[in-house]
Amino acid sequence: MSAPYNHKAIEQKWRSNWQENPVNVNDGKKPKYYCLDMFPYPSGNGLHVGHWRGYVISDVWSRYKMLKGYYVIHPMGWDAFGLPAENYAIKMGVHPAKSTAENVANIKKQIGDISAIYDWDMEVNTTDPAFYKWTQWIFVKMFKEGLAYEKEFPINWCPSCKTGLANEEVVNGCCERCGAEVTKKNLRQWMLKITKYAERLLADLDKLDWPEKVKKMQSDWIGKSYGAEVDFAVDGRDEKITVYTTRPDTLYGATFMVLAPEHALAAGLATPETKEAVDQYIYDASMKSNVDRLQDKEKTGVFTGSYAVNPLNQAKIPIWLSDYVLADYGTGAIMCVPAHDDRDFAFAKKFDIPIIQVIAKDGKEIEDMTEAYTEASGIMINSGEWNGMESAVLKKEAPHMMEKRGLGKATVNYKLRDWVFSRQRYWGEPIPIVHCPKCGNVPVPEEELPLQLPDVESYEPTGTGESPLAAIDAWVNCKCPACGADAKRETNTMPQWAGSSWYFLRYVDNHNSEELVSKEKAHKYLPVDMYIGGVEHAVLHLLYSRFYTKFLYDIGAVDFEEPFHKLFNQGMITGKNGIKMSKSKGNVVAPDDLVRDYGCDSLRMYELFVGPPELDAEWDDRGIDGVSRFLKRFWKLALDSQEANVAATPEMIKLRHKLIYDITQRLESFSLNTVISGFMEYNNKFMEIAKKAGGVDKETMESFLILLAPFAPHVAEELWEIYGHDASIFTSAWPEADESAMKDDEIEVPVQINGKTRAVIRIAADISKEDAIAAGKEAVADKLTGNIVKEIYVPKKIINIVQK
RNA sequence: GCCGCUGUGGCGGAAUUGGCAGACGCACACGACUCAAAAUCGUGCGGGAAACCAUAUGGGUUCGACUCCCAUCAGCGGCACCA
Repeated sequence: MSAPYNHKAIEQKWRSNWQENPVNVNDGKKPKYYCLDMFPYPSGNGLHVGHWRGYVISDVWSRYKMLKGYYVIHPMGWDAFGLPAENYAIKMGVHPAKSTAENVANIKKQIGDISAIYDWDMEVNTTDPAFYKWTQWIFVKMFKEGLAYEKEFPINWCPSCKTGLANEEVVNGCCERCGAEVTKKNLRQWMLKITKYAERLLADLDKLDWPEKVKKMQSDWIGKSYGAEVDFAVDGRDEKITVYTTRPDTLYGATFMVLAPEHALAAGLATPETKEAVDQYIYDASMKSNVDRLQDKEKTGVFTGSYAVNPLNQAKIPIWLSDYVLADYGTGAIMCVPAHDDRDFAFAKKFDIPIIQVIAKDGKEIEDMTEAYTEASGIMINSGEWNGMESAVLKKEAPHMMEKRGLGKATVNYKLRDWVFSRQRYWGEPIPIVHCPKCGNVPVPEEELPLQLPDVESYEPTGTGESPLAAIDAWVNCKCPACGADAKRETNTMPQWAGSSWYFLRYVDNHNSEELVSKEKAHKYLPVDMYIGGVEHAVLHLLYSRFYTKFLYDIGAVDFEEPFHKLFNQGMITGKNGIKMSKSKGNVVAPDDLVRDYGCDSLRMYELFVGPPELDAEWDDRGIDGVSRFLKRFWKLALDSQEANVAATPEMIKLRHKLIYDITQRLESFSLNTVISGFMEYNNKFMEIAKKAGGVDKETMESFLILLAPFAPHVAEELWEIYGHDASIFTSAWPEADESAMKDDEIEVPVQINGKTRAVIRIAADISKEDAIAAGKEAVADKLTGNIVKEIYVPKKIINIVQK
């Protein structure tokens, strides 16, 4: 008689057992494998089944690597500074330090239900002064290297979160966090010069084993383009205006020029007649929000009254101002070729500016142009000495030709902008800078770090552009570290991304008070081999982390340039009809009840069984019955087999090796959903065998247990013990399939006539082509007309007879 | 508008990468056990009476197409005046 599967008892038993005797230990001999989860921010809502999925995937992978002989670094921590934590605290009316600590405790307990092999000795928390000391230290280093600088300009401002935002945090003109429409606000800001790393961030994408989608998003975001800067003289003045263009081949077709309203020369180009209109336009543009500017596709503009001179043919072209030209890209000024650019075309049509075609389309000049011809392909026309050249060739050569003649130069531009790094909020790392009237900006000396975030009563954002810290005189007023004069502290804090940009380096040396991470440990345990998390951070956290790592490499703090070798993005778990789980929609499925009713092992397996791990999946509670039934049947098979104690038959041995082969293959290709269905399928086959033989041999069952262990660790461990082992199943080695033992002597092969299956025959696996076809023909003899055109035998796959 | 991904039974999905489409599950139906129900076990389960027809739609390549090519449609995601 076998005892029924009782998930509660065995899960409780092994959870405490593993706590006392950790299964993942560093013996100093095993190679390391670093498998990392994107660490969560401690939300008050707790975990739902969607969070589980990512953690289960990473734990299965970690346990698999463990069984493959690695010491697996699998840590967990808390991204606890920043807007989500602070907004939650404000809503609940408690201090963020308090609510954050509570939420961490709660989520940590929930994560415990997963029974993952997290090494809690490595835990980090971005709000811990011992941690953010190093977040601040990095900032000071960047400041000293000239990568952190102050600038006043109209930044993205979220009126609801009452803080400035980075470009990456603005999605469709709205705040990435709260969805409020982002406006502009002129503010003094700390910036990080991420643009200095644009080229390396782009080039090194090639080295990464990341989803193509994410690499593409990053390279699009960095947005490299090749072109030329061309100097245009202003007619009748000494000034010149430099424009940036990616289409220098069309230079003869330029019929006007447009400057961004914010361009330094914009106002000065006005004549007495146009001054009023020009000033008005510049003012209006400055008042427009990003959203207005984006939504209004209808072109607006004003003529300055001045003309620019085309350096090639000395043609005078009018200079306009328009807000479709961005001030902070290229030179903030463009030459406009309406014949070959959609935007210029729309502008020219609206303001009745001439259009000159300079590339023949299909070998012709178009009579009445109704749209721009934007392809760089065709023969040059109306272009002086360039006539007759191929546009694509000229596009590449023109910048160098201009350079030789001193009219311009070849340039490269990036869409990537510097990173707006200060936040006018309380809950973040204070920026460790002192403003001294004599010395200017002076960093807090490294030995005085961390600069602690002061405890305050009122931490709500002010909305004035000042941080709440600005109200604490005792904190703000200080002495200059350089000269000792009265000075004031910087009161802005860092964005949430500051801590998360480097936290993964800290896990392996989280108690080090002398260094961010020791050189020795960094070399030994870093970087991350596998990083698992959602795709939503493609151009945020994942870009910032790469930037930080490259910087730390440059100053010699680490000896690698890329933080994450392999990246896996798991799909989102949604509610019915693909609707994102959220409290407000009321469609959140919490794991707690499912763990109670079905057990951790069942939920772990179901999280994987719902679908391919990289795709989104709609959650349906009912499906969990399937994996639960599987575990019960497997449990019974294992116990029955132990009791029956049968000797291995050739059939069992063959099936065992096929099982090992299939599961390993699917696991290696990260097809985790089919690993689960594979378990079920093989379990069904073994149950059939057991019906006749009374059970399955010990070696086969033990192999099955090891394969199952990463997925259903408690069941596997308990049965392993019942099978008489003292040591944990996780000290075993992953079984190897012997392919020669998998071979079938006889195989089933379909016989087709004209590609349609008419019969299935059993033949010897090593049969000759002639014999196979003969056997096939015999099986479908009644359907053959005798008019055979072709006979095909693909060994072990198919026989196809083609007849007329 | 541009770029990318996806489209297979009532549902989630599988198909060794061009070789028997629908594995494995869910749901459902019937049967066994039970006084009964649950649980469990067994059988069936794309459509069609059949020939056959079926992998979003239309074409193509091939002995053979869910898989490759061309066009179209639908859904999701990214970017969006970056000159």
